[in-house]
Formats: sequence, C-alpha cells, structure tokens
Amino acid sequence: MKSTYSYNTGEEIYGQGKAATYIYQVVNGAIRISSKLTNGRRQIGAFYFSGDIFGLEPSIRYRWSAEAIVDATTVRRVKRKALLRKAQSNLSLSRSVWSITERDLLHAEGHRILLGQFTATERVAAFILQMNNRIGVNGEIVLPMSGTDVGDYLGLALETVSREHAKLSDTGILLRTPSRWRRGLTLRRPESLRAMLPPLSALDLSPISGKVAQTIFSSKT
Amino acid sequence: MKSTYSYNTGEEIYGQGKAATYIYQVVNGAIRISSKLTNGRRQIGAFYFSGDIFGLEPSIRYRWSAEAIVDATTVRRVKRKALLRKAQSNLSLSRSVWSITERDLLHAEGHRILLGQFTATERVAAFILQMNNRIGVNGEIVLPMSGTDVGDYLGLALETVSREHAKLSDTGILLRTPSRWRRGLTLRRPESLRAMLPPLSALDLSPISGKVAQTIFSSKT
DNA sequence: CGCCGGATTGATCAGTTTCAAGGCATGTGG
DNA sequence: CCACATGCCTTGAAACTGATCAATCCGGCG
Repeated sequence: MKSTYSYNTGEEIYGQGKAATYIYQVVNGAIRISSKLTNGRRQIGAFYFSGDIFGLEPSIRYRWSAEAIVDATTVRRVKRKALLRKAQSNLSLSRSVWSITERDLLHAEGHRILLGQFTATERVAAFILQMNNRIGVNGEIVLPMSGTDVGDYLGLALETVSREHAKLSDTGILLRTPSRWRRGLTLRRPESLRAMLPPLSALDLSPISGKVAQTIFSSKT
Repeated sequence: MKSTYSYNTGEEIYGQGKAATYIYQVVNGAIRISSKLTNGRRQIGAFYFSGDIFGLEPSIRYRWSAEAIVDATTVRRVKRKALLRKAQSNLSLSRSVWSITERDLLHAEGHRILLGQFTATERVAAFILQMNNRIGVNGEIVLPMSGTDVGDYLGLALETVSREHAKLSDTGILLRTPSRWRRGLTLRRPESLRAMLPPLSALDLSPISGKVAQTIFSSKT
C-alpha cells in the first residue's frame, strides 16, 4: 500500500462535487482548496502547508476542489468511512476529528469577516501577516502561490493585490524580491501591518496539534 | 430553575469576547449574531429562528455577540461545560454536538462565497430565497430583521439592499408590502430568483434535526 | 537572442457606497 | 381628532474603491 501521493503544480487531488472518499494531510509542499462559480469566478477557501489536514467535509461530497500549488507536493490520506467508523466507538478519536471541523470553522469565520468587511489594504495586510505566521522565517516569506491565487483568496483582482504590495513597498513595510520562481517578501515592520487591521482579526488557520494528526493518520489506509 | 429566558428587540443574549458559558436554542422569535469592527463596521454572521441552536463555539469565549431582533424572543440554554463533559463519555451526544459545528461550518462556507464572489443582485436574491426556505409560508415572507441588518449580513449598504428590492419589484418577481412593523415580501417567481444565482449556491443554514436538539436540551441546566 | 509566463503599471470604467433629501406608516400630545 | 414627531425605508446625485482593459516589464529558459 502506497503511503504518500505526489502532485505537481495545478494537479487536482480531489474535485468539487466528487465523492468524499479520503481525508488528507500535507506532508510536503502546499495545497489550495477552491470553488468555481460561473463567469470564471473562483473562491479559494484556504491554503494548506506541511502538517495541515484537509478534505474533511461535513458532507459525502467534496464541496471544494483541492490542487497542489507547488511541484512535488506530497500528501498522506486515510479513508473517510473507515475513520468515521472508528470514531463511532472511540471517544478520543471522535474528539480529534471534531477538532478539525472546529479549526475549519474558526478559519471560515475569520475569512468571511475579511471578505465581508475588510478593505483591499486590510485584506492584503491580513494575508501577509497570516503567511508570515504560518510559513515565514523571521520576516522572510516565500509565497508559494501565484498572485491570481492570492486575489481569489482575498476576493480581489490580482492587479489590486499587486498595487497594495507596491504601496507597502513604498512605505518600507515590505521588501519585494521579484523573481518568477521565488515570490519573496521580507516583512520589515510587522507591527505597522498589524496596526492597519481592525482589532480581533483572528484569520489564521490554527495549526492542528501533532497529537491529533497522529491519532488520525496512525495507520495507513 | 427558569427554563426559558426572554429578550426584547436589541437586547443582548451574550457578548463578543465574553466567557462562553451557555449554548442556546431559540424557542420563539429571532436572533442575530454579529461581530463589531472599527469604523462602525459590523458583520452579521447568521440569523436564527425557532428551533435553531446557537452559541456553540470552538473557543472558551464567544466570538460573536447575540441579540434578539424581535420582541419577546425566548431561548432555552444549557451549560457548555456540563454538555461537553457529558459528551466526553457519550458517543451519541458527542456526535450530536459535532453535527452542530458541522452545520455552522456549512453555513459559514456558503456565506463566505457569497461575500467573496456574489454581486449585490446575487446576494439579495440568495438572501430572499434563503429566508423563503426558512421562514416563508408559500411565498409569503415576513422579514423580522431591519434593512440595516440585512445589509450587514450581506456585506452591502442598506441603500443597496433597498435598490435591489426595488429592481425585483419592478420586474414583478417580488411584491413588497411596505409597513414599518411588518416587512412583508411576496415571492412571485422563486425560479426567476434561483436563475439569478451561480450554481451550487447552498447558503442555507440546514436545520438541526429535532433529535439532535432533544439530545442536547433534554435536561434543563 | 528571443520567447514565455507571470507581475507591474497606467487609464478608464462600473458597481457600490456615501451623502442628502424626502416619504410613509405609526405613535404621541395638544 | 388632528398635527406633528419618530423611525425606517426609499430615492437621487455625487464620490470612491476596486475591476477591467491594455500595454509593458522582467526574470528565466530554450
């Protein structure tokens, strides 16, 4: 039995509307989940990085698609049915699975306040802070996703995202390292970014504790 | 021990940031949950009607405020701690509580696609359809919430909501019964509204089954 | 060297917000 | 019982934010 699966940029791990057979964990690389609408509109629901669990949905069908956003992204997976069956007789496992739904809810709620109320400037500031928390190494952030993806996550046109970056660069809050293959940012003054946000902006996908992940992915299925 | 609690329009049931002591069920009337930002901005997260459960949060503090939107709204409640303790040794109760988090997640996800991608016209159409499903009596809808509330739920100015209603009224899809105390709408052609929406728009707060509610609110606490 | 794919920048456009005034049912006081 | 006040909704006009359209740039690669 294979224990990990590998995908290149743009490859689909599962599709919106398909039977929700597996629950996944990112081993390496990065994933986006997205929902397509008419007119080419697309909403990205979240980005997932190493260690993050995704694909657990309160429905028998996936309500998002999942695609790799960097080459050689690898994931583990467990069968949804088997997991839920085990959880029916195992309280601690049941609690672990519930905690993933809770994390998704926390994230979705932060995200919808961003989408409903934040200005373009605030959205981009919140995004950079979030990425700094999750994948930044003391202020150095290498964004794995394209500008289009950032825009679709923030509900903005990619040009608007670019312009906001330019503004932050002008004020010296941000330093850009332009390169097609390494979208690099250096966050000079994180506190200036934080000051631009409305208070109580908890947008982060709080990481799932390793213990939870281990409970769920303990056996290869 | 009192078994229900009553509130008038605008009265707060719990406040954002306060200790999350109780989980509630609407017995009669209607509730909104809202989150205040700076600049007077406000996002309404959901409206709850008779039978709906609200206030279960994945956190020890409430992340929304809850207020009654009609006079003499009554609610039941149970202690969060006691409920969670019981759920730790009761698999079916645990599953019931989890299903509420799942419902909230489904709603939040539909809502954020609306906020991130829908035009003003689509938002208002989706809202009317949702309200028709939840509190409409074959096409007759009496909205309990003010225009401001609708706007803050949809991420629109109240004037925009009013103008969209006017457009729907002009095309004969909607009939308005103007009155300060009875915000009445008659939905003439629901299928025309549905045709205005992007496909796969599942925005409804799916009702919690009576069985789940009964499991949770079986004893007064 | 020249192409390719994304990012940037500029100019214009459109949808929505904001500001402002008026309307219309309901409630209150003379 | 009428006149006026109240609170919300509606309507109009102007302003603005962000989107769209379009051109150019820039690094990496064939």
